[in-house]
Amino acid sequence: MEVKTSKKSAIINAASSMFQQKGYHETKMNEIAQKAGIGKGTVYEYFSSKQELFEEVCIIKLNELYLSIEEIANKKISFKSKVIEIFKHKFKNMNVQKGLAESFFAQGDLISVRIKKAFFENMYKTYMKIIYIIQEGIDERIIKEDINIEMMASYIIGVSNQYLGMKLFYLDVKEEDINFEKMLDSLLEGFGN
Amino acid sequence: MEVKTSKKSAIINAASSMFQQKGYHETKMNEIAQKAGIGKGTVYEYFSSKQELFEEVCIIKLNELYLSIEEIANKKISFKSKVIEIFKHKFKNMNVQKGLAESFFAQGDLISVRIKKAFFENMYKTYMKIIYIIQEGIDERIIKEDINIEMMASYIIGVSNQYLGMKLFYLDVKEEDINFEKMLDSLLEGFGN
Amino acid sequence: MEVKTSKKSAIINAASSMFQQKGYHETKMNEIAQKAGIGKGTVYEYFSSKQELFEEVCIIKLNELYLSIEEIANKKISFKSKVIEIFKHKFKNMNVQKGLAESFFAQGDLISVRIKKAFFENMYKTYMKIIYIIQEGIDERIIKEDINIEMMASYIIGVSNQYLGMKLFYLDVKEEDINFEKMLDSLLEGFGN
Amino acid sequence: MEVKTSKKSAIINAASSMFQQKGYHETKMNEIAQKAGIGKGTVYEYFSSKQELFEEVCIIKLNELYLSIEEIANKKISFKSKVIEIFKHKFKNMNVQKGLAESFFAQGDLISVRIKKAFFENMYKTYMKIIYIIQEGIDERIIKEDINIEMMASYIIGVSNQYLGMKLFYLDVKEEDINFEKMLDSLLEGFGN
DNA sequence: TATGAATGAGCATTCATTCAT
DNA sequence: TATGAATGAATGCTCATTCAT
Repeated sequence: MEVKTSKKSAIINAASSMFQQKGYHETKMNEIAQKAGIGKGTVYEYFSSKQELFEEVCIIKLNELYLSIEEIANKKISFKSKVIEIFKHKFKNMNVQKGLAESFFAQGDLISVRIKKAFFENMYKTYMKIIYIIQEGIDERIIKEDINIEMMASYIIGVSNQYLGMKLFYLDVKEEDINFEKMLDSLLEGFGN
Repeated sequence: MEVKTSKKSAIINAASSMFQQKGYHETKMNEIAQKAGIGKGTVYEYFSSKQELFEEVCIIKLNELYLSIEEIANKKISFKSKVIEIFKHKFKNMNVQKGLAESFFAQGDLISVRIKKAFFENMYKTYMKIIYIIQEGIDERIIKEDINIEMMASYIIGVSNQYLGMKLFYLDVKEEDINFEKMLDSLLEGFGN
Repeated sequence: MEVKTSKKSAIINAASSMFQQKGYHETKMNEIAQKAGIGKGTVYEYFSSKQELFEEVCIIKLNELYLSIEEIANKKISFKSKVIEIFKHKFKNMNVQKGLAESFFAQGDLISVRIKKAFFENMYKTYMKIIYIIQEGIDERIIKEDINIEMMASYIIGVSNQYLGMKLFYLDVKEEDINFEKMLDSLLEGFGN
Repeated sequence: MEVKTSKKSAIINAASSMFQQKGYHETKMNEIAQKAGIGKGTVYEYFSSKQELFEEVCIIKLNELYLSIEEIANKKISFKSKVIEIFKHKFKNMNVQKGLAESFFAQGDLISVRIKKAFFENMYKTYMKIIYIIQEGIDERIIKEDINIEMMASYIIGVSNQYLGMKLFYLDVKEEDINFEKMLDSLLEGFGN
């Protein structure tokens, strides 16, 4: 059984990496097979079509992203540490997100109802976890009680995407050169006088 | 000459709209020509390839997005009004951005050096304009003097992408139901105690 | 317009000949294209799929077969001459029939409702014409009045298929060596004492 | 040895039934194995290829058809009863014949020399038996002495194929509603005045 | 300049066959 | 002997691009 499992995950890993690198359309089934070290036909033993393989990969990656956030939420650490960990996680997984983003932004038939649902659910569950973390921040008296929590959750995700994305993709900055604490503090203290 | 110009822009409009709707690969040259009301061969009189047409469209759209921001920056209105206008503009143009995003996130040969450069330049120029606006905010004593301006610029873009994107794509909220002022105030006052 | 027409009929001719020679599955789309002297893609300008091309060919051939029978029925010649002409026509077109037979006998999805209907209609119309000819035979007092006309029509077709098919496919006999008159006389006089 | 024999015949039965139902190309080795209740690889222990299995099945079916005719020929019954039994047998086995017909009419590489030979031999042997029956008819003074026996044999087969095929495939008539005696009588008495 | 008929490279997918177990 | 996972040759079909008119 290990053999079968390992072959399926070899395909998923290969596909995941290729889709991320080149997107859905530019990735060819035999490239995936080659990368997985198997024959082209074998891919179809495990996935009925390119589309299905793609969906599987998306759903797995989305779930992995969520699970990391959940894990952070469950840690026995302070509110600020959790948000900083989220920032760091976002930075580390920027490329995965980027790969997923293409399919999310693709508006053709590419993005099936099934994937749309997965995106939505992932987004929802992730928001819930971040809201939970913010609640803890309120309990810790770090966060004001009367804020719009949904908005703050959105801001945490938004600034990490934009600020960290810019750092990574345009400025090619390394993790150790980013001041994650300052990122959060700015959100807490605000920019206004 | 007017004829030529109008035919070229008919192609660009058609292509722009199709690429936005269905993405690069799902849009067929055929469809573009039809939508532009011309023959398939004629497209090639104006653009040497699908890729080139796509790049042209991206560059034009990116520039349009920038010009809107520039226009807002040049208005004789307060700092807060400018940021709120930026938010509104982002909300209105979310679909254009979404269309562009697919190509930005696509990492294959699809995104040529030329587009990458255009993305980068647009991002840079837009940042500069927003930084300029923030400077005005500092002058108006709305914004603290010692903030990281680049970070704040990034946050303005990031929160609008995330928060407004969520409102539009997931919650299907209308413009009049969004409290843009509150969005900015949260950024100014911060969420912390 | 002649050009277009001639290209479509070139495809039909090529396809017809190939399907007849090798059957549906053994005939490849690019063989058809090659035989028609055109590119593979061009076939798809005229027919949306192999299946559609096949159906078109079947329907055309079925109709041609019927039209020949109709033509014979309309001639100003005697009953016996008409039946003999039918025999001769059957003999000459044995290969066309044979080609069609494969698809008729194929019981998979190959034979669409559309073709089934065409087969049925052709069969029906052909029977009607033969019954009309037999009626003339009755008027000419060649045929008994009280026979089962439907049965006789069936016999005319059946004996030509079997007897002539045997002559052609197994014994490789030429047309001039077949006694068509005797064929009909046997049917008229009967084999019994 | 019984085990082996039973497995081989399970394959043949499954294959026979599938080929008849869906034709050669639409029948997958997979399906045959499944229907036979064995593994896909096992089929290849008994038959070296799909083509060989198909040929085997054809030959067996052809032989079965012949044996039934032979059995009828050997019965101690009258000429007329024998011919009527042949008609009935043909009617009952129309579907088997139809299945075989597809491969007979297919003219590609599908129909190997080996099958062609089998078809020919079957046809020849069947004709011989029918001729033998007709001889008995002559002896019984039911049939004229000077007829073309080969032609009459051909007619018996031809009318049963056509008339009974029409009854079965187009009109969906049941056996009890067919007047087999009248069929023969028409052949004996003739349709002419 | 404008066209669209013609093209064929390119790709997803199927399935008969093999072979390690 | 029996198996079914693995394979890749083979094929229908698409669509960007060309070019004769």
